Amino acid sequence: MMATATSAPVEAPHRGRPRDPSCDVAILEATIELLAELGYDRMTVDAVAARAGVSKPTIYRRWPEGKDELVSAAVARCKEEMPSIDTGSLRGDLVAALEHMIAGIRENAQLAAGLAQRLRESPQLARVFREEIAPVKRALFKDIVRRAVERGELAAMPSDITLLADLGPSLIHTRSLLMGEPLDRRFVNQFVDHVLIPALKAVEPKGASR
Amino acid sequence: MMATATSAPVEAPHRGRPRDPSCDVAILEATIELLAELGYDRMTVDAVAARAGVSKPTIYRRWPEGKDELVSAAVARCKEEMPSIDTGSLRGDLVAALEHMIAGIRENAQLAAGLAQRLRESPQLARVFREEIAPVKRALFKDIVRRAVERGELAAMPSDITLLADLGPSLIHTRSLLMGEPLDRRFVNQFVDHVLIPALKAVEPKGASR
DNA sequence: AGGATACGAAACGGTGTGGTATCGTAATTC
DNA sequence: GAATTACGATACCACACCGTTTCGTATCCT
Repeated sequence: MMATATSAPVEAPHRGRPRDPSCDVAILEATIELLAELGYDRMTVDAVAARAGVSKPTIYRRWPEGKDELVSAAVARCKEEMPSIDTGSLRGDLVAALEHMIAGIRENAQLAAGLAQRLRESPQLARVFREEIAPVKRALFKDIVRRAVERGELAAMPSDITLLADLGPSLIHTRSLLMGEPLDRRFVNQFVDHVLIPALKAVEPKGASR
Repeated sequence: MMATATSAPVEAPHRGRPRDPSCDVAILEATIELLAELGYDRMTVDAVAARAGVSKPTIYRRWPEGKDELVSAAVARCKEEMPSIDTGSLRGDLVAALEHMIAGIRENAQLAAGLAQRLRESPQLARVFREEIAPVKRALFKDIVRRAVERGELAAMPSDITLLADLGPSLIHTRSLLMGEPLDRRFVNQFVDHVLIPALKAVEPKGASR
């Protein structure tokens, strides 16, 4: 059991010509690209083969289960590494983190769009998304806030830090996906100054409440 | 020109047997249902016909342009009416509005998921979403804030009210769509108390900034 | 060297889908 | 009553896709 899509395809025997590892990465990268461009349903295995410069049997030799496993493997390969952000101030860190996310949103947003309905149907894919992709951004945000607390910029860590961490990615996804609204510097500034920082500073308000 | 998908199908001549209007609504409702269940690509015209209790030519007689126009017409029919919310307090209104949205999210989230990638490819569909669906929620939020200002609960309308209005729907969509996280009362309370209200009260901070 | 395996190219079968056409029947106008 | 149009049922065509097979060649282990 538990033979779900790891990044390693079906293992090859130890005799005869070994598999070309460059084929693996070419296939998975082509899969991600086409997934983002066309979505799950409109992505065809033939197109993946063509773009990867690989023949179709080469793909099915590695993922005999077919399209589903191929897509899961490709998505699992997408864990983006967490960038190290440290500008010295809370506001600077938040702005930098958001701009970093916006810079990389083009592909990721389209990817999410192409996979959105599949997430409801494939628990395996949902697990990959939930356990591999989402925690990275949350960890980055937590780190920024933690350092701000250590510097004394904030009184304490909010108890619902996860909710706050989701705000940015959530807004960015929605704006770039559903409605085609701009993700410019003005948006980042407004969001940081009028939403994130007020929410963060609202923890244990020392002044009068209400 | 400008003959884009209105809710009225192709007009019938005035002689002979008139079209059955009940067929129109049956077709559009079946389209919405299947769209939410399967997404754009996996939804077939045959399935729509079957669920609507209608034959396929009956569909193509109304939307000769095919699937695209049919989907656009079905989505355009989905303007939800704005509920009238007035609990007397800002916090009560916000909680009520969010819970109303969460209650209706099941179908809408799946619908959005099924259409997400199509929104990038069909400007017509994107327009419907941007001009018919989104403004409703924003107007509701603006109304709530406006009344809070009139009651004196808030100092002034925030300048970036649209950004704030998008926060809730955005979070709800993301949580129910990408990651399967709970949308319970605890979530609503945390969001309202620790994000929305602090952001709203941060307008024109009279105390010390920074 | 020899056996075993991977590779590319190409073709194939089966299935599902979009969209059209045919035919007989029902409903409405002139 | 006659012409006209909508409706259901069914069949149909063309196409695209998935997954498999075949074949000749290239590459590696023993």
